[in-house]
Amino acid sequence: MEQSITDLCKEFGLRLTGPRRIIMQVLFDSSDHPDVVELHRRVTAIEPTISLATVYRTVNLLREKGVLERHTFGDGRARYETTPREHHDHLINVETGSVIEFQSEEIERLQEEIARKHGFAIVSHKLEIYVRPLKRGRGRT
Amino acid sequence: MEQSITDLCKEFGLRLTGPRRIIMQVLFDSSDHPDVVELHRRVTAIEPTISLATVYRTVNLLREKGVLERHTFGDGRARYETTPREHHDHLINVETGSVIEFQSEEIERLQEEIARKHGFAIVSHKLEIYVRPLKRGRGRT
DNA sequence: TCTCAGATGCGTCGCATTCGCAAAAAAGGT
DNA sequence: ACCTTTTTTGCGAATGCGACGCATCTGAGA
Repeated sequence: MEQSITDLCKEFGLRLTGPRRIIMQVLFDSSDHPDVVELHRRVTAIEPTISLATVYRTVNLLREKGVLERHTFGDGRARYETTPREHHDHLINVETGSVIEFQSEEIERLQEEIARKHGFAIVSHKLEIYVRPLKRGRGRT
Repeated sequence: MEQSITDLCKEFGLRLTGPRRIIMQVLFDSSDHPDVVELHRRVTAIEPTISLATVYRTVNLLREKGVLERHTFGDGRARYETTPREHHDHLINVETGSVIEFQSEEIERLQEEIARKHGFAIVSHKLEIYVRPLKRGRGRT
């Protein structure tokens, strides 16, 4: 993991600095979809002097390089995850805010088809399904 | 149309005020997906004294009531459309920012299936396909 | 070790949106 | 129409997220 951080920086011509190492470490250790403030919390737990601005700059850099993906899940602020090797979309539990990943070849295929029918090629896409548990204690609207 | 605005206000217990009437008029007359500033432009073309805050308050109110839908299409600001009677999703042309609506029963069905498999019921969902025009050797551009 | 482009921290700025408050205006009863 | 009550409005200030400018610091190659 240390090694891959070193390699990534080398590959993209980025300096392997202290803050950057820690931020990347935190990113790669996170399996959820933290926002920048949460990342900053995790980072400053390790090294308290790292500024929020640096976290912003780092996630932007890594996103440009394709290392991270950014999502927005309705709540206005951006959340990040390391780019998965297989594309997936998200189920968002509206009661807890937790995110579940899923894949559907079929939906992907249909999207392609729709875009093509309209004379377009897909650049990217975003499918978010906001859900609530199926239990009997159904909530109000 | 005047009538339906009156009815809507009555139905939701909202006062039918001057600004509100004009803002709703503009909303119902818009077939695109304007953002709040654009709405304010259209509204103040009719009645220049209406403030931006009132437009914000009105769209929020109407969204809570289910009269409007809000979208975010990546660019940071919210855009609105009157709730369509038939649900549709969006193709966003990344080169022009223009939005095309589409429907796919099939995708809807697959989403239901996925949610159910994970033990959830769908509250809402959002599918945005970011596209660019297909280049072709000849024919229209 | 020296050098210097790249990186950082801090403070500030910008944009979209929300809030607080006093004044204005709508619905309801008389 | 007039008063009363409650909602709405306009204004300006405040928020929140994110980006930026700049002086300072630092990693890594010579």
